[in-house]
Amino acid sequence: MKRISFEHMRCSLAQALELIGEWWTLLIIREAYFGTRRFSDFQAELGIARNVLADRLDRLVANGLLRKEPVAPGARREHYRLTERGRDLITVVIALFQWGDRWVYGPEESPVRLIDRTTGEEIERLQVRTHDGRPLSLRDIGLAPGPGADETIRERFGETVAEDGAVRWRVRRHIAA
Amino acid sequence: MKRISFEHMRCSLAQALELIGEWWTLLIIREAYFGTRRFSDFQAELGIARNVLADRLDRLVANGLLRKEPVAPGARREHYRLTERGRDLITVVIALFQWGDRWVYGPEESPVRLIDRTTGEEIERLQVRTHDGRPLSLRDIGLAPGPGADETIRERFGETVAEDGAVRWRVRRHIAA
DNA sequence: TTTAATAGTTGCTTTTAGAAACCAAATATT
DNA sequence: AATATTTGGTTTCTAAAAGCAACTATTAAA
Repeated sequence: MKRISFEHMRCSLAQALELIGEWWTLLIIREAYFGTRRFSDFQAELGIARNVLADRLDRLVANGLLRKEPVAPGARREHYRLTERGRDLITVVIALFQWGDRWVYGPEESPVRLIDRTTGEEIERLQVRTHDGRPLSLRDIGLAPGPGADETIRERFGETVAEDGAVRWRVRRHIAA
Repeated sequence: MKRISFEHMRCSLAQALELIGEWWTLLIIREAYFGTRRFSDFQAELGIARNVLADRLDRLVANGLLRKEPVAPGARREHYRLTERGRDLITVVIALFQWGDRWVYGPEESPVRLIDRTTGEEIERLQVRTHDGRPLSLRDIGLAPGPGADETIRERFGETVAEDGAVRWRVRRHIAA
């Protein structure tokens, strides 16, 4: 299938998906988190076709989520390690993980637990919070145009002008009622 | 392409991706968050091919992330609304959003801001926390087999038996060093 | 009553994923 | 040093998705 790229969309979500939204990509990242580094190990653990794996790894390296480095100092052979950029996907991975855990398996069927290594306790579910750390309910999450908003985006938020002449944007509620 | 399903994998992440990991799906969810409900509006906003949109919407309804309901009480025509299950993807969407915001645009180029509607302040970045709410560093996140672990999973965590005969599992660090 | 909009479907093309076979380089074995 | 094996791919082929445009049936608007 000729597939449309999301690159032209001015949306952080679309950009993220452009880099990690392909089939297999996030499972490769998961596998890297798990400690897998070598081509054959990714292949064997995931059961992915070798040509597809090669393509995904290339792309992840090109996009700076993985980097290739010698398996040992001075060795010829190389393997794949997460970069800072790749490691920062942890919240994405955990968010998906917790969602699947909750809505596909229940708590009694969860195959893997995410724990605090120092206590062994399960970690908390990810929560949306205000800038000062208070949990924020869905209804109170809003959207507003950012500094990089283009015309299309600003159009979706209506412009309003206050009495003092300052430009405001109508805040859109996240989640339609 | 004949595409392998992730359904057989005993992994919450794989299950989540099976339901929302296809091309376009998460952008459709985003659009639904934004308030879009009708077929043509999804199509026009996203620029997705109509047959693909039809397929995705069907699948999302079948999987209980969206539901079809009359556009108005008593009306013939129907549109699509998020279910509880779909709305609970908010952390996934925000995690991806924040990642893209950080690593593709910078703070100065962000097209859309996520805010607390009551104060107008930007929301906090999602953070991994312990069960009692303290922020948890990457290095302290661990994995252990859950109640629904199968043989393959348990194999990846080595089994250890304590003096009292109780079975323990070696905790695996998330993120290889 | 006619027109227009909506919500798809159909058929065709292009691209991607999967499978298997193949191959060169690096490493391990004798 | 010669041989075997493992590793990290590439190539070729097939089948299924995604894109595109044209078409259609139903609902709503004028």
